[in-house]
Amino acid sequence: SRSPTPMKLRDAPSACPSLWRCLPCPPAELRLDLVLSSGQSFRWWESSPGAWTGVLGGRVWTLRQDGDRLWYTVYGEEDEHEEEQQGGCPAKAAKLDAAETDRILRDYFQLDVGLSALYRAWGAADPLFRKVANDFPGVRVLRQDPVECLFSFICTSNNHISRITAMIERLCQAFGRRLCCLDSRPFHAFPSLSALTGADAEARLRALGFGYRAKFVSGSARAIAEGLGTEGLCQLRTEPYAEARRVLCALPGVGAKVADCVCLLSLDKAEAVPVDTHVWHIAQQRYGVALGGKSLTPRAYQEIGDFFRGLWGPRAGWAQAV
DNA sequence: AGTGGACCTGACCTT
DNA sequence: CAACACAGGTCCACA
Repeated sequence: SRSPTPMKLRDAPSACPSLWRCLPCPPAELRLDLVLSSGQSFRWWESSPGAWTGVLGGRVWTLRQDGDRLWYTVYGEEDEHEEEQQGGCPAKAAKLDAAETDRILRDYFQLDVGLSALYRAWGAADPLFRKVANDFPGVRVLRQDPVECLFSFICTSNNHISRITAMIERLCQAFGRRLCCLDSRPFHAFPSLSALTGADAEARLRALGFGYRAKFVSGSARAIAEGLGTEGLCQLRTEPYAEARRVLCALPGVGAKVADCVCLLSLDKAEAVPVDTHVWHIAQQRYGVALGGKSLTPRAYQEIGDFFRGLWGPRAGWAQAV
């Protein structure tokens, strides 16, 4: 096949407006910079000031916010399925149509959930929230792919953001389908479950610097592949929070905190409150949650979650993200 | 049941 | 400058 002209990163609609589309979206409803850099997803990168490039739904996107509009552009595949002529119009097959990309983005950012009303309710119930909310408007929970979310958060245990990001980048590069090159930088999809079930997966992950998490990632991939499957994992979206949590916690490397992250960020469990060491300290110092232990015991974990659910209500996880 | 250690790694901050 | 503690936890082995 012919060698395609190298694609370039796009940073703003002005240069080539026909490649961009936009959705109505005021800053009070979404602050792209806060949401994409807050550690919910590790796959977005500020490619130029105000422009965020990343992989979503098997495509590479650049997003930019300008006033009340959310602008986006989607990059084509490296090989736009040149051989694939069966099944009708090639142009249609090669390119997602506008309605579809709009839908993907609206779904990912859950734009049908009105954030300003939620902020008002949380603020009314909690003066401390009001204070923080002032400086951090437009922070909402992403609706991520369950497989990506699960394996990403397995990598977060006892780890820090900079290393997590680098690990996941290497994971995608080594196990994920290559999508395209932008400014000669390759972009890869997040690996499918089956890509992680190989016999040598653990060793390869070790070589990529995953440490003891290599066993967790490959072990969880195996367990899901032999159990509920990718479909079953996704179907946890329709199960109750407690059930989803129970299933996730049975996987190696998945404890209460990681399970809650996956529940909140990919399985539609808005009441899930992931309690990390930071949240634990906040709960004690700022909210005076009285808990005996010097460490975050399972009981303390449960009580802190219950406390915030009591304070903020059924979307406590969303409030926590702020 | 509930608690203390070990666990991979490496950018970053104190000694 | 090198050692070090530390970082968005989890698992396992013992009271």
